[in-house]
Formats: sequence, C-alpha cells, structure tokens
Amino acid sequence: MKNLSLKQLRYFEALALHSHFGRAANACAVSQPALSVQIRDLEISLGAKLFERGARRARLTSFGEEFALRVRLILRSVDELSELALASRDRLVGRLRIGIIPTIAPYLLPAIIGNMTRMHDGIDLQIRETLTPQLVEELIEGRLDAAIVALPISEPSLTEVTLFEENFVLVRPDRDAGKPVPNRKALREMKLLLLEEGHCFRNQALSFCNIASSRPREILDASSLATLVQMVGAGMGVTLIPEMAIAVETRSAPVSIARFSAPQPTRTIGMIWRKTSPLSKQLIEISEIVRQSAAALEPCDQALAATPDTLAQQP
Amino acid sequence: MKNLSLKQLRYFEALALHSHFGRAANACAVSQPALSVQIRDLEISLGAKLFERGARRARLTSFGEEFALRVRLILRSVDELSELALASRDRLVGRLRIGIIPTIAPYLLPAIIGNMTRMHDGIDLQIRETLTPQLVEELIEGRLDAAIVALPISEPSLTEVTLFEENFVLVRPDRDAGKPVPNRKALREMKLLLLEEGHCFRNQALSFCNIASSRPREILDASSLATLVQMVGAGMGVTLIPEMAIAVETRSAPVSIARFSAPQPTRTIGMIWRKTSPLSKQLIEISEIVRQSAAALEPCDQALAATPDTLAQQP
DNA sequence: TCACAGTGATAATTTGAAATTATGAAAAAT
DNA sequence: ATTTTTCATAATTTCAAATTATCACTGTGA
Repeated sequence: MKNLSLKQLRYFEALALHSHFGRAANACAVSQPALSVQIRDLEISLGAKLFERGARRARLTSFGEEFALRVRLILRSVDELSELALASRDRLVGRLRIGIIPTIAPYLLPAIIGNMTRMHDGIDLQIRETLTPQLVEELIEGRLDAAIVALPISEPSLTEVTLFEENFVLVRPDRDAGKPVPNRKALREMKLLLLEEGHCFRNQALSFCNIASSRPREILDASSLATLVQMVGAGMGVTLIPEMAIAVETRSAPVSIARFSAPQPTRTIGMIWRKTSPLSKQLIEISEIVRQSAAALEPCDQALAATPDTLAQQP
Repeated sequence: MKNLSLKQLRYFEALALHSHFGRAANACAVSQPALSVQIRDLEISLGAKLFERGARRARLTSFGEEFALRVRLILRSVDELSELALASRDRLVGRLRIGIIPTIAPYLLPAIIGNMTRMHDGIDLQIRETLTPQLVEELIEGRLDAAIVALPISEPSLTEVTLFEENFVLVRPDRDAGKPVPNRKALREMKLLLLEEGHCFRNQALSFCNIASSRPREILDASSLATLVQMVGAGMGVTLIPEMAIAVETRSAPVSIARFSAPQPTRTIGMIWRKTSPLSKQLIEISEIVRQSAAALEPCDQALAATPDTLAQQP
C-alpha cells in the first residue's frame, strides 16, 4: 500500500476548495487527470471516500470534511517549515554555545555579550567558562559551538582563527613602581605567583620565564587572576597578567604595572570550532564581532604604550 | 525548486533519532544513499543545514532541532489522518443528515434515534422533517444524506430501498365504533378530513378513495395527523391515518379505529439517497436499522389484526 | 428527443523522481 | 600504515506521476 504524500494533501485541499476537478487541477498547475488520479489514490489508501462526485460538482463527504480540517492544519504547518528555514537562512538563530577560558572571560565577556545581542537580536547565547582542555573536548563532542582560547590548539578537526595578540605585563607591589623592569632571567629569581595547574596562562607565563612547568617551585597557586593580583598587593610576590585584565584587576589593589621590554611576553587569542560546523559562516562573522569587542578595550593599551616602561595604576 | 515531501520529513526524523545515516536508512527500510540524498535535497530546498556531519555521527544543528520539533508534530498529525480513516472505514462517523416526512417522523423517530445512537455511538445525527418535494430537493442538492419517504419517488439520480409497507386505517368518532366499516365508495360520501396540500399522505388517501386531488370538496385541511384525529374526535368527520400513528394519536381523543377489508389502503415507506453517495454501504446498513425500528412498533399492529374489523382505543 | 457542452474517469505514453548497487574519499581506529 | 567506518557521489534501474487523448455519463437546450 502506497503512503500518502503532501502532494495528495495539497491536491485534496484544492479540490475541497473548488469542488471541481478541473478548476482544482488548474489551481495546482497540473492537468485534470493528474489530480483525479491522486485523489483516487488518496481515497484508496485511506479506504474511504473523501468526495462525492456529482455531475456538476464534487462535494466533500462528512469524512472528507473532518479530513479537510486536519489537512489544512498540516499544510499550514508544513508551509511554516519553509518560512522558518527562510527566516534563519543568514540570520543566526537559536542557541549558540560559546566557551571561553577564565583568563579572558571576565574582561571580554561584557563587550561580547553586548555586541552579540545588539547585532543578533533574539539569539540564545550560552556561555561556558572553563579550562582549555575541557573546552576542546566539549567542542569536539558537539556540546559547544565555538570556543575562545589561546592558540594554538592543533586539533585537526578544529578550525582556528586568530582574534588578537595580547601582551603580558608584570604586576608588582606598589612600592616597586619605580624599580627597573626585570628581564626574564631576573624574573626567574623573583617570587612568581601563578594560577593553579591547568590554566594555559600558567604555562604561558612559565614558558616566558623559561621555567619548566614541572619544576618544583615554592609558589602559591591561585585560582583566578583577581586573587593573584590581591596576593601581589599583599606583598607576597609578583605575577604576570594579560594586559586585557589590567583595567579590571588592578583597580582594587596597591600594585603597579610594568611592561616588559623588547621581547614582550605575548599570547595569541583565537576562536575555534569544528571544521564540520554548519555555522562556519556565522562563526566567522561572530569572530569579527569578538575581534572588534576586544579592540574596543584597547585605549587602556594605548595608555600603556605611551609610558613604555612603567605605569602605575592606583585605586 | 523541488518541494519538500513527507518522505523527506520521515527520513529526517529517523536521522535525527539515530544520528547515523546507515542506521536511520535501515530504520526506514531504504538504502543509505537514498536517505543521504533525500536529506541533502531537503537541506538544499530549505537553504539551511539540518545536520552537522561528523565522522562518527550526524548531529542536529540548532536549526535542525527547531525543525525537528515541528516535523515531529506534523508527522504525528499525518499519522492521525490514516488512523482517522481507518477508524471511520466501516463505522459511520461524523454528521448524518436524514430527512423524514411528517406523517412518519413522530412515530418512527424515537425508535430510530434510539437505535442509531446505540449502534453508532458518537454519530452526529441531524433530522429534518418536511414534505417530500423539499426533502428530494435537499437530497439532490447534497444538503441531506438520506430521506425516509413514501415510495416511489422516481428520481433517476436517487436510490430507493423499501423499508416497509404500512396500511391506512379509518379513524371515526367513538360513537361510530360499532358501525360497519365503509368501503371506498361509501367513504367518498363521508366527510373526509385530510392533511393540507403538499403532504403525500393526503394524495395517498384521496387516491384510495378514487378522488381526484384537484376536485373541490368541502374539507378542512389539517397540518398534522394529531390535529386530524382531534377534529375527528370533535365529530367533524372521519379520516385515514397510517397504522403506525395509531398508538400515539388516538390516545387523547374519543375516536375508534377501523381496519378496511380486502383491498386495504397501503403505502410503501422507503429510504432514498443519491446514487453517488459514498455512504451507500452505510446507508443500506442504516435502512436495516430503520426497518427493525419500524418492526418493533408492530405489536400495535398485531392487536389490530386480532380484531380485524374494529378496534376502539380509549384514553 | 437528440445533439451538445461540461465534467470526470481511464488508458497509453512520456517524463521525472527516487530507489538500488557500486564505488570513492575522509576520518577514526587498530 | 592499514583497515574500518561512514557518508557522499555516480550510474543505472525502477517506480511514480505527469501529459495527451479519449470515453462515458449528465444535464441542457434546441
């Protein structure tokens, strides 16, 4: 037994409307026999007559009327499907799940969320903040659509786009503000406070100092940059933070910021997503929004650049 | 651009469920390429990707999930269509519009309605009581599904089935109860009360008496058998009524009933419907119900038969 | 009553869509 | 590196659906 088709339902609706095979066929832009046969097949597959064929007109049986009610609803729902597709063709729609590493999130998120909701109104933006390996795993498993991390990730299944480069700056107690900026070697002898194991920023800082991350040191690990800065303010040592964090984190502690000379420590922040993601087009667009959001934070950087060696920031 | 089909939606649903082309195809009892191509075509015609093809599994995009929600509802509605058809295949369903002539309706209707609702629970039975020409017209126009009338109708477009034969009996004032039953000739000289013009029963009665319906007579036409009987009870004349009406109509008037001898006046009651009606099968079944409903009224007839010449009915 | 127009069903044929089998390419697993 | 898994693609076949042509039935009007 053949299955009923949408085409049959559309023919049926037309015939129910026109009560006339010829006119209904015309409305469907097909020949009369085409419609006749489809209606007949529909009735056969239903096992019930839908129309009563009179000499002058075809009228619905009571079953046909019952049927027509439901068919109308179904066809309208199907039409809505196409409309839905049309509406969400270029516009980003629905849920978008983005992961961000903790050493970026607090500083970039407000701007990102603001710009995203402004440019893609009605989007359901879900943010997940956690460490890079976790983000990559969730991304690969399809539990995230994209992630903002430090590059490179070097997962072959992921696309990476660079968002921006950011320098690290030295954070030291206020009383050290005037002192010369230590070089990498000198830094190695100082009490360097770091984030706890797992943060990519920890390894990036260590690698700048040429310290093997495995090497045992008398360091107190913190779980956030905010804590690190507070620890520095309390005179427990020095630390590095991404320049993006300066504005937020140094406001509430008696610390001074110093930019390193020449071979500045730096890292590349980028966005990653599955190569197979059908959102690629939109994600590239989103990466541009993120890039602009980050650039809008630059003024603070400019200020730093103006006083290349040291810069004190007071609460 | 090709239109989307139910088949595509079913394939889509299967793939959304299994997240795997091979298994989804298997579930649909088709080959994997068949399903792949249909999904691809669906995505093309929508202009949006529904699935993200990973190496290990195909997962829904967020648009795909939105889509799946709607598709699920649509497919369930379509499935219901078939179920609806199945349910109403043999069972009579929905509205059934039956017309009945006034000289039958009051006596047969209670039984018909009772039996119909008992045997076809949930049916929407609509009854129309009016004169034969009106019923035939409405039937032909499709405003009625069937009618119960006196045969023959001789409309080539209508099917007629006989339900039963019913005799006419003489109704005369109580005081005449003992008198001999008049024959047709004697009846012609009596004051015969009749229904008003238009009732088939009027003509049937006249024709029994061999009186041309056009011939002017000093008769007072009534609009119902009930009125006729009351008029007889008031001594205004005699009348004929169908035997089916005896029980109901003679209960509240001082009249006596007399059955005619040998060539009893009679009429054939039948059911008619459009030859083209797809309800034919069910209507035949219904005619059987009506026939049985009428037969169940017989006991009254039996009583008459036991006292062949006269029978007095008192309130 | 007889042709005639209107209407829908049916048949033969063509067209087109969707299935199958076979095969290829990419990624994952071994 | 090799094998396996998985999906896409191509060529072909199969089946459904369209078209044109024609017939049968109905009701209408001359």
